[in-house]
Amino acid sequence: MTPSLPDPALLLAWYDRHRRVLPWRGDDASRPDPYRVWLSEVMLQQTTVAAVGPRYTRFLARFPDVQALAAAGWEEVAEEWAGLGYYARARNLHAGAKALAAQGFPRTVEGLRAIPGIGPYTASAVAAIAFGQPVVPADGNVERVVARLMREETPLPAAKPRLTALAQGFMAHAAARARPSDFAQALFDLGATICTPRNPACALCPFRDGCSARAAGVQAELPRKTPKRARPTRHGVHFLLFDDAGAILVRRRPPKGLLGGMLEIPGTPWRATAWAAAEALDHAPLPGLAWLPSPGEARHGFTHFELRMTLLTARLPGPTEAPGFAWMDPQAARAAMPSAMHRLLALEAIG
DNA sequence: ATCCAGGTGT
DNA sequence: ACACCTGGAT
Repeated sequence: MTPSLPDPALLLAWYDRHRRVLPWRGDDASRPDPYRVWLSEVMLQQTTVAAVGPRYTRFLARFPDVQALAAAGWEEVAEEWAGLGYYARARNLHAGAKALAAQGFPRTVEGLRAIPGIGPYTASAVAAIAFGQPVVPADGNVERVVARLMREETPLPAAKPRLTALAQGFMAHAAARARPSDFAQALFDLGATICTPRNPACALCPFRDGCSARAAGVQAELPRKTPKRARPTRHGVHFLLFDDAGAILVRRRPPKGLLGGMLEIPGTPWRATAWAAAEALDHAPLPGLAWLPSPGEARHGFTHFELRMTLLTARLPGPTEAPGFAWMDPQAARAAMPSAMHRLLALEAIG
């Protein structure tokens, strides 16, 4: 006997009492601004609510609407996104703003789906939250809630299409269709505060009596996931070069791929084997300098490999041309760099 | 120190 | 199927 979804009215009643106050949520019944919903959803794809809060506010202050973001240069957007990770999203956000500024905000899932960086989830989230369309956006939280309610034992990601379709089943109920925006956000709040990955607070859950996983006592084990492969290690040597005025030499990475479009400290390629000193020096930004090693190693975990970096530092006696590179104030450079480079620069403070 | 979550593009 | 980053939990 397959379980059925519980009554969405139970969740909406809970939401009306317990909804979280968040910077991107209006405090009245007015329809949220689509730009703000879109921006918050893209940031929340990769970052916790707590971390997004101040960054969202800062981003919105600098780029208050689609037109402002579309008119900005990539360097400004990169600086504002630095440290948030998954930089393809910043590139897509910028490209998306240009498309939206030209054509306006589509109101449907299909129209939104055509905007760069808007996939199935974000299209549904914006359509439901900003435009009140009767769709249920299925992010990781919603997948977890539905996997438990319906006791879906198939591991993710194989179960994802089924869980997405099951979640949409809530819209068969009139209570959910009456409030798609609130319903979507109610599912997010439930997943974030009650139906958590570990130790779900079932006693407080508005769906506690309709949850198939809880009835079977397996709620903490769902959703199951296929195990991931081990991450290999890669090695790099980086070159921190100061000029006589205290500026440092930086380079912008190629526009696509790992840390695409972001500033970095110049270095060797990142490869599986460690670098011998002489071999690494072939990749120094300028030849013939006296490079001083910092003690220790900076580690940074990417999705599919762990990076171990060492740092060499040198100082130039005067201004020097370095084609393909730029000189920057160290503080400004740091602010515009991804976290991997912060780890690297921390070695110099010690050395 | 180690583990883990999390949407989109290709 | 795999590339893509970071911060929070343990």
